[in-house]
Amino acid sequence: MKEQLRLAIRTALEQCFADGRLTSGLLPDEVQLEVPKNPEHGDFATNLAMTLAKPERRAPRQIAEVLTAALRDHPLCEKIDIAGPGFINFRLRSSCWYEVIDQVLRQGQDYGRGNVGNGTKIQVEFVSANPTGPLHIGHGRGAVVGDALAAVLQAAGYEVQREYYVNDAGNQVQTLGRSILLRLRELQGEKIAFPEDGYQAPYVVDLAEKLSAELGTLGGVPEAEAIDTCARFGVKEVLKWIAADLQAFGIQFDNWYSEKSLYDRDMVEQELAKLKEKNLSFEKDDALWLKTTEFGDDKDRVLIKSDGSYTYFASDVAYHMEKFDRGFDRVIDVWGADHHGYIPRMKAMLAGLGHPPEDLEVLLIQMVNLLRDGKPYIMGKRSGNFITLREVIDEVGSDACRFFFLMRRCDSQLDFDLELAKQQNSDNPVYYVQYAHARVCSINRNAQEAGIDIPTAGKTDLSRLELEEELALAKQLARYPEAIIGAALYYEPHRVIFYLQDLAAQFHSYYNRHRVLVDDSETTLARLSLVNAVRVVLANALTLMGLSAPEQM
RNA sequence: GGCCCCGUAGCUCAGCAGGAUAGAGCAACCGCCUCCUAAGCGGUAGGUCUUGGGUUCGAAUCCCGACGGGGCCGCCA
Repeated sequence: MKEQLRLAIRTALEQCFADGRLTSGLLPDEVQLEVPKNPEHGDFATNLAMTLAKPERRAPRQIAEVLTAALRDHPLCEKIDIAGPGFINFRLRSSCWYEVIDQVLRQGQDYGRGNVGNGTKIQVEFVSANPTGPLHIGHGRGAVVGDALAAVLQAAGYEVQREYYVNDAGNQVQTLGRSILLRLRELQGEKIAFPEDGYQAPYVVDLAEKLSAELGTLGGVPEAEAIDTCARFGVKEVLKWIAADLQAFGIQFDNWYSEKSLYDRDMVEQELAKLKEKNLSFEKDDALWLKTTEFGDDKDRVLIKSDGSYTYFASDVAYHMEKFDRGFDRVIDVWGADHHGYIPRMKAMLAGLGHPPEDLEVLLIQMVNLLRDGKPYIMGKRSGNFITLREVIDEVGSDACRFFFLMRRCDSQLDFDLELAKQQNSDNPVYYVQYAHARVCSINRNAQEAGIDIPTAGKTDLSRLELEEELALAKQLARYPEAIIGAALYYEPHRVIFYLQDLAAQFHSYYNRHRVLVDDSETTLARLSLVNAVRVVLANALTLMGLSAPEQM
C-alpha cells in the first residue's frame, strides 16, 4: 500500500517537472513516506515539499499546493491535506485496507515475503563456539539472533546460508584432549594433579568415561597419539551436544565448516603466500606479521608465531577469503561484543586481498546478564557453577528463551531473568503474543461449531468492517512487510518482535471491545476475515522468529 | 592511554536512519468476567530524552566535547 502511494507521488512529481509547475527537476532517490504518530494526520505523510523548498526556492506550503493538485483525483486517496510547515497528509480509501485483508488471506504463509534481497547470496555465520565445552547463555543470544536474522533475510528475498565455523584445529582442542586423557587415567585409578590450565569442568569426566567405554583405556598408546585421539573424540562428542542444544532451540545449520579442513587442504598456506606476494606480510622477531596498519588497524598482527604455529587470525584469513570464493556476495559474522577489537584486522585483511571491506558485516552481540529474581546469577567457570544454555532452555522453554533474546536490540546489553522468563502469565510477553493467536483459533472453533465456515479471500463483503479499530488493524497488517524489510536491511530482527507485540495488543483491545461472532451474518463473516488475517500474520511472524503459534493455551 | 556499546518515566526498554503533542511493558492507583479463553481490556499518575556546544526550516535521532555504566585492547581463543 505504502509502495503504491509512493509510486503515485513520484509520478505526480515527475509530471510537475515535465509541465513546468516545478522547476528544479530534482528527483529524490526515494520519496519519504511515514505513518504519522497522530492518526488525525492521516494514514501517510510526506515531507517532500519541505525537502524541495530549497532547490525550488519556494515556500514549502506552496510546493505542497502544486503537488496536491497533481494528485487530487488519485483513486487511492480519499483526502489529501497540507499541514503544519508543509507536510502533505494522505488519507486512503477504506477499500485499500480491505484489499490488504484479502491479500493476507490469499497469500497465507507467503504474506510478508518480499524481494528486496533480489537473490543476493548472504552467508550468516553464527555461534561458532569452540567445540571444547557446552554452550552457555551468551552463545544462546548469538544463536537466536543469528538464526532470526537469517530467517528475516530469507523472507526478504536473500539467498541465505547458515554456517557454524568449527574451531577444531587450535591449541584449545589439544588442551581438551589432554584434559580428557588425564581424567581417563584418573578413572584407571591413577593419582593425577590436574593442571590449572586444563578444562576442570565435570563434563570432561563424562567424556573420559564415554571414551573409555568406546575406545578402551588407551593404555600403551604413545602420549601424543593418545592426546590426539582424546581430542578428536572430545570434539566429536561436544559437537553432538552443541548440535543437540541448538536443535532444542529450533536452530539448524546448513553447514558446519571445519577449521582443520583449511589446513588439510593447504588453504592457509595458499592465502599466506598471496599475502606475501602482495608484499603485505613481513617477518619480525621470528614471527610472520600482516601489515594491517596499512588498512586502518592500530597495529600489525601476527599470522605465524615465533614457535612456528599459526594464530587464529591466519586461519581466519583463509576462511574468510574462502567464503567469498564460494560465491557469497555478502558475509555476516555474528560475534560476541568482546571480539570487537578483531574487526579492524579482518577488514584490513579483506582490503589487502582486494575485497571491499563492506562485504563483510560483523554483528556484535552485547553481553547477557543472567539474573534470578532480579539478583545477579554469578557464573564462575572455575567453580563449575555455570549454567549451560541447555539448562536454561530446559528451565524456561525455547519460546520464552528465544523471545527474550530477541526482545532487545543486539547492541544493548540484556538482562535475562530466569524467573521472569519462566513465568507463565501476562508479565511474560511471549504468552501475550501467542495468546492473541490462540484467541483467534478459539473464535474459529466456536464459529465452526455454530456451522459458520471460516471465510477465505474475496468471499466476503469487507465493507461491513466500518469500525475505526477494524481499519486500524488492517493498517497494522499492511505494515508487516515493511517490518520485515526494515529488519533485513538494518540487521535488526528485534523489529519483528516489536511488531508482534503491537499487533497482539491491537487485537486484544479489539477483541475486548467487540464481538466477532454476532447475530448479523454478513458482519460476522467480515470480522472473521479480519481476525483470520490477523491470525495469519501473527503465525507468520512467530514462525519467522522460531516461535510456536499455539492454537490453544 | 586508545577503541567499541549504552545513557529516554521508579525499573526494563522501543522510538520507524532528521519531522507534527516522546511511546510500551512492569511496578503504583481505580475500574471491567450472566458476553467468542481475564495468559485479556479500559482509565489515572509518572519526562529539563545524562550534560554543554554545533549543523538547519526542525534534533531523543546527525557531529564535537564532558560526565556516568559496561566491555575490549595477547605471538589467548
